[in-house]
Amino acid sequence: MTHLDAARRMAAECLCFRVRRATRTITRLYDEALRPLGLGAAQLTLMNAVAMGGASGQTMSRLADLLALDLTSLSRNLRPLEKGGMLAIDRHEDDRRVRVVRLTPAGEELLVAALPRWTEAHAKVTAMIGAAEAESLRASLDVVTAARHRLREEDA
Amino acid sequence: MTHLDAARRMAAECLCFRVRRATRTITRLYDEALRPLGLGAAQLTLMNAVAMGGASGQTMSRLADLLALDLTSLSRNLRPLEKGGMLAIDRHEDDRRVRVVRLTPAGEELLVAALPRWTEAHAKVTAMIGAAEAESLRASLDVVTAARHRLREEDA
DNA sequence: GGAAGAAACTTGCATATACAAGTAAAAACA
DNA sequence: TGTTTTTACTTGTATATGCAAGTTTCTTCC
Repeated sequence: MTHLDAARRMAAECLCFRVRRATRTITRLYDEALRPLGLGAAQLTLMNAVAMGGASGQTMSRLADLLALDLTSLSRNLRPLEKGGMLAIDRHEDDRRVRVVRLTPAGEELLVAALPRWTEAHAKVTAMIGAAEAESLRASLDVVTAARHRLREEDA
Repeated sequence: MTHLDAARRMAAECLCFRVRRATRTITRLYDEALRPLGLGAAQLTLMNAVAMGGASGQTMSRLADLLALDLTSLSRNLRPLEKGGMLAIDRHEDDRRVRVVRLTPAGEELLVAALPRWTEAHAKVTAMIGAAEAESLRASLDVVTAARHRLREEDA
């Protein structure tokens, strides 16, 4: 087994490599579309996850789970949006360990303003790989997330 | 159109969100398997791309293209591996703008040592989502990369 | 009710990623 | 041949990501 054999095998099969590469490609398209808003794809995703909590907001743990994001990463990713006035982070009334994240009115406006840009990026990716492939990709990615949750519950 | 409508739509359909989330999930599994080697998934991927250049090495531009990675990101990602003695970066003899990246003997050894760990992580992901889904995911991700290259060539 | 343990985050540190702007070397061209 | 342009990469700055370790607050169990 030479290092070249190892390299060929990994290059041919590695899912981690492929998903990371595709993420860079796709993220760039979204970033580009969102640039006029001064918002990155990761930030829009985060705001969106916050928005899904509605008026009662989301706890950080819940956001981390929704995004499959480490709590420490989440903690820092919130900062730029908080400083930009898009998010408000308060302590929970009943349990002061918990932080509750909500969109501010400015955040709600930005999310609405982002929708056409998001639609544009989504259409670009769909056109790039074809609608059927986009659907197949979406389904496969959701299987990864579902499997992650299943394993989580088995551990617990 | 309220912000909640926008949020629901993006949460239900966004490919960027999904591919980023899946990348985090999958990368964590690979990182975990590779930890005993002191190597991250991104680093293994990078070493592997370098290895594919064989004895003549790879230029940075070529690596950036293979990995769909910005040249500036690549430039910095090489540093830890270079400092760790796994890579050597030299100027090209005929064109002194170009840098040629090669594995050192230590790098070749590490790559061989990484293969069982990589296999383990690959098996874990495959078991998690099923072999058929893994293959479907791999195929979809490759379509993204192929489409990116197609668009590149159309521009040129 | 006080101590031990658990839960929910934050901070320190390191790598990963990319845009804008800078540098150096080769190629094109006047 | 000398200037201009292009190419290949680096640096400055900012966000993204996660592990280890720390802090605060709640819960549990004597």
